[in-house]
Amino acid sequence: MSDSVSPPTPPKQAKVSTRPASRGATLQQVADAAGVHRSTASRALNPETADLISPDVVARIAETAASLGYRRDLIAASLRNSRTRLVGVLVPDLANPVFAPILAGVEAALAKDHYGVLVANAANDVGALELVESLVSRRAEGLILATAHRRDRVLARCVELGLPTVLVNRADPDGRLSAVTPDDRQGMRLAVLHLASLGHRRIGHLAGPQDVSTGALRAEGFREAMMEAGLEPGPMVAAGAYSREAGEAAADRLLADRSLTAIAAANDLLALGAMRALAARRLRCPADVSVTGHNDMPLVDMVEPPLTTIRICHDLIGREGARLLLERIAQPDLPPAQIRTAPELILRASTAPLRATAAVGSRARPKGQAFPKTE
Amino acid sequence: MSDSVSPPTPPKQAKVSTRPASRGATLQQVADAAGVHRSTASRALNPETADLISPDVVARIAETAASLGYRRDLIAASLRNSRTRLVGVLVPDLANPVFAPILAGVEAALAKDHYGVLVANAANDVGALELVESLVSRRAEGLILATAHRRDRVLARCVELGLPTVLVNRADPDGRLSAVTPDDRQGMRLAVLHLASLGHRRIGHLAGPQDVSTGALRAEGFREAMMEAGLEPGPMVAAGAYSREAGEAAADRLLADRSLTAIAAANDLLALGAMRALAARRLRCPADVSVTGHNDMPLVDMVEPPLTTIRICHDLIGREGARLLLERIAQPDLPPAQIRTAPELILRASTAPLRATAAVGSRARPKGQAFPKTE
DNA sequence: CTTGTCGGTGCAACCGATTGCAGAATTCCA
DNA sequence: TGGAATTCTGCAATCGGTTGCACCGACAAG
Repeated sequence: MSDSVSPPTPPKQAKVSTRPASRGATLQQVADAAGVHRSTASRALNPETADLISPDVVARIAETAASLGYRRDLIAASLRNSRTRLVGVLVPDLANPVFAPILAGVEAALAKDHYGVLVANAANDVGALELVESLVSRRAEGLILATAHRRDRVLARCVELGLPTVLVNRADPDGRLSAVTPDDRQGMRLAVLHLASLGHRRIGHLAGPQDVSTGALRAEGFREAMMEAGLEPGPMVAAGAYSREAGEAAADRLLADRSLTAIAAANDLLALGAMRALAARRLRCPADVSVTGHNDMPLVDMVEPPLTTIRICHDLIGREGARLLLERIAQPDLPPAQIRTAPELILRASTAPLRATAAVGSRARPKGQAFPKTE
Repeated sequence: MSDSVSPPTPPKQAKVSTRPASRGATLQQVADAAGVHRSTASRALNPETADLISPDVVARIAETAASLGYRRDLIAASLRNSRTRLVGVLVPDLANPVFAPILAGVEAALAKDHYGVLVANAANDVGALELVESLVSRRAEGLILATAHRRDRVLARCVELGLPTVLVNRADPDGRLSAVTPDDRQGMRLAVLHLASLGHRRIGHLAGPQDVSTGALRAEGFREAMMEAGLEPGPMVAAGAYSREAGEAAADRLLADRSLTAIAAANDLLALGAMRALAARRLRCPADVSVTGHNDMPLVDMVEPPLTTIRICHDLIGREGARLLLERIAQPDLPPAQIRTAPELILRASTAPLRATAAVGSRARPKGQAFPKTE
């Protein structure tokens, strides 16, 4: 009868067993067993300070520690010197496949320096604020935010706290915080120039939510690239969210302009939604309308037709973000840095040359309305 | 080059700024400001003990705390009472889209109880062991493992440590630990019976790695379901990994048996690989060979043909795993529990009725070898 | 033989909150 | 009015390492 507890099982919830499970020996115990003071043991066991202690003593202590199964208690250590080696990662939607590789990159980069990663799913804005507070409570040394809405109380709070913070995938409109983002303008430029080079002239933009930086920047990139290509910027419709459903709805509005022969979507899911909208209108992709996506999500090479898209190396973004953050933690006074990762055009089968005979020609012009204004 | 990187950049690594950034007030400061002892402040600020203190004092302290921006230091609190409210989640491959929803489920369930989630990516077995140690160092109260190979030193270590641990997505062969898994046998049964109901009789199994429980159980499920359907179990080939490439290679071997009219894959990626292998052999899916997957990964409804598969609610698995873990943390002596989540057949277009005239009939029988033995 | 240096250890004060116990203040009951 | 029962609050130990400083012995230089 090691413990008498149990039978009553009080309020079903709390009441953790009293003994702390099999926690190994404490430093004091190791020190006692080795016949030294615990401060000596502490120094001996820390590689950075081990050279202060004579080698034989270090060896003896190390041995004792091993035989006792000693494990440094990071909680206690963190309390004393404020280094928790913990960073928080805030993500708006963990289930979104974009964030998995980012998280993986972050984790990989941080693990090298023995940092721990505390993830939190920030469904909404206020939730995110609370999460930030809780991370601060845990003394996270820094934050990686994948959640930045354009004007964001979370960002404000982070700068207010002076907490080293790095944005990934989305930029800080005010430039107060470091960020690692795909080069959104350039990505959209690649897509538009590709479509233009295929002969398309009436290109529509299926934009993302305009209150997040990717949505806004890609829209800008679209306009600029159209100018660069000497084309009149086509209609633009912003989807309410980065989802297939929102994409389908927005694409449907876009397609009210029957002159379009290509759609550059701000995101793969939107592009897939657009394909649905096309199918619903009995339009073929790419025969009637070419479609480009953005992100190169897993599996978009397996859809029909395989999606031409802009690849963004999310893994790299996460990794770079982590690197930036570690720099900022080490030197908090470093000015914010912006890193853009280069996008890459991935050619697949959802885009095709404009067929002079087909597309516009073969399809009845909408009655009357020549250039339906959208956006 | 918006950042100058700062000339000196000492040893690139350490040298943390001395001041602890803008950490809020300490409990002592709040107490002083409110004119009470810090123990009183502590009790007043803790909902559980606030009723020990007279209401007016509680109010005064709460007010003072708010105005000083006090935030409880969980590190210090954890040191004193051993509750860190932290659990570790070990994942073999964060970038794998299966784990994102699991993680999301875990996070959601734990966040409700104000638990933090420490994620770690355990690329290999030894790495995983180290990660476990580091999580213990951080005093994680429990572990969720998505990584269990069949015989696993990590599992052994967890039971040895007496650390509350729950497996998700994979079971413990020895049943020492709680686990939440999809009902793999049943899932494969659904797939096989579906194929059988379409008239298929020669069905091959594109199995997963046999050293993980999903791979083994689904293979068993396949055999059993074939028996149940009154069919002679077809050839089985195990892929070396759950990847499209491995799936393609294994499927290619499977297809050496030209009599097959259907393939039940242990995983969606394997199924997609199989589709490639079919395409390479100029076989049509589903006209010539039906294919089923497993998992219902995102986007497999958009591939061509849309994949008929078995849906597994990974979100739920994560959620249940977290629930189980919290129970085990609260009552460490609870016996291990096994939960199976029900799979669901998702009908799409990669399976079709066996055409009496087509398939087998239309294709030349392989020279001589009637039933090539594989696996 | 004295003083200075230096390598190696021990001492003790932290870090910031929690909590058993005791004491003070107040109330209650006789 | 005395004594007991309540309340409320303060005291101080504690969690487990870390680290500035002091101390001690030994050895070198003067």
